[in-house]
Amino acid sequence: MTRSTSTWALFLTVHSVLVGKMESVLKSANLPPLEWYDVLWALERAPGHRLRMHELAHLVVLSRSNLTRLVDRLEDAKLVEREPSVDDRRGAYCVLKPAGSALGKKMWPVYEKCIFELFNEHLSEKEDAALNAVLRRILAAARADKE
Amino acid sequence: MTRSTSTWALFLTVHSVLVGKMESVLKSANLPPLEWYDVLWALERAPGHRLRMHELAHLVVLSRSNLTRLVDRLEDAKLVEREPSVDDRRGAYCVLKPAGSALGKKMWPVYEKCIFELFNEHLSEKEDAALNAVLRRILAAARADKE
DNA sequence: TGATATTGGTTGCATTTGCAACTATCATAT
DNA sequence: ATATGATAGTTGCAAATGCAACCAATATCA
Repeated sequence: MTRSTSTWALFLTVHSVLVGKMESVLKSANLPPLEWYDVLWALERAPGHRLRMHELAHLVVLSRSNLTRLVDRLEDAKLVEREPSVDDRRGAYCVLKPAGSALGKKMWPVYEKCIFELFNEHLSEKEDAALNAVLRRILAAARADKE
Repeated sequence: MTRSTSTWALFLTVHSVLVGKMESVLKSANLPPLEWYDVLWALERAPGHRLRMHELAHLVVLSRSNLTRLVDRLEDAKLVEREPSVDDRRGAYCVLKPAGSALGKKMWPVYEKCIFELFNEHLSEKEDAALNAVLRRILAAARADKE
């Protein structure tokens, strides 16, 4: 709890504070929350702008049931569409609609500005690279560990 | 959105995955969630094992109203107690009870093990120090910015 | 083939959250 | 003193979450 874990505590605090600020910036720009962007962006990158629900859940790190509701909301907002899968009739695809793509593009500059001002601006190139490497390693280990 | 922000994305993912894992370890050890620990630990360190509600809220990075409910639950669980402030009659102290202190001590080894296995173990001394410095800088900047 | 276990996804319910509104006290300044 | 504004904390209500239960559909394997 002395030095050995204080970095973790700091990590948690930085996360809360930064995410909190970003959410409030998005909100005051009349834009939806961060996780909407995550989904839109994941779909934007995906081949055919479509992903199976469980792939999407994994990418945005959300529980299945949570993703179900989130996609419900996105579908209500006409940003995405569910499409039953033909090869596996249990499954469904979540596919990005043009309006969803447009919203993503509208959110991005605002979000990017936040990321820059709150995060990147305070890192040198070297530090960014080092941090990236460390986080990658941590994530890989966590996911290797009986996911 | 290429390399320049991918570290931030990684940061978010690492946070979700690690916190998710830690919560599930705590749960399967029949222990309460992380934020309970945060509060108990903040009070443990505080002079007289007591803090004003708003100080506590700031330390654990929670909105006021959220902290109110969280303290409600902790009080129900007999872990803390509210005590009206004499010098400022609007305010209240949250004070740690022995049972709360005991629970904190019981949670700590479990939590510490998680932190070590998921986080610290994958960092060299140097990297930990560097990360610590970077996070500190980011947090300071975020808090300076019209808190 | 038929029994059993897995996987994909949704749903019900209880808990938690976020926000705005509200009460009460304190601070400041005429 | 009195109005004005800020601060401390709580509460009501709508929305989001976590979890376990649930319904398929698919895999596995005797």
